[in-house]
Amino acid sequence: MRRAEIPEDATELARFLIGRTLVRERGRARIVGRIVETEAYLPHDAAAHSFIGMTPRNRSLFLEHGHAYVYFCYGAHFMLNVSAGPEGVGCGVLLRAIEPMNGNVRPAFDFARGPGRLAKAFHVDRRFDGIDLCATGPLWLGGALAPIGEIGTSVRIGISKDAHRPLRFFERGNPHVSGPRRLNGDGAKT
DNA sequence: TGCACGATAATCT
DNA sequence: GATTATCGTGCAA
Repeated sequence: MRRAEIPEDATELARFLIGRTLVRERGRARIVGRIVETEAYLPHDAAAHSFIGMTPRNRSLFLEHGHAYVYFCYGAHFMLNVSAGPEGVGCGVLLRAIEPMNGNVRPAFDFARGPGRLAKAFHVDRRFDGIDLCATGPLWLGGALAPIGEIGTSVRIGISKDAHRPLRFFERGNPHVSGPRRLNGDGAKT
């Protein structure tokens, strides 16, 4: 996907990425999946890592939109984000769940359900921090390969500050979406 | 230099 | 549903 095609605004980008694909080239192997759940982290958002200003850890969030921000959390998991906003503005989109699209084998339903499993399933670690997801390489964003269903919204998961804002987006009814059922039901607005 | 804690997930009951 | 494994980061001292 060309950078010019994707929204710069974090909230718009989070919504836009639902249904698009993430591709991981790994030698001869290729892992492809549809993004089905995202969360937006805005500039000046107390729940965002960029809130405290630019540091060595979060500097990738300040890159031009379409770059990867990968960080390590809870001593065990990597999280993959797509940076948003123009260069110098710290905001981004956390990729929370992906529906596997690899043809032949059918991976487990929870293959990439949840941000930690997602990074693991796509073999993403800190080495991918800062790479351009709009360029050809080991990890990149592709267009939608299938029709995109209705998009639901809810509050974000696992945060304590600014926890009420509806900045989580997901494809409604998709079993590969993570999170408690109450957030994914019909009550959630489109 | 120390230390509290986090945008979780596996493993229990 | 509760517990806990596990470690880098940021801030205080």
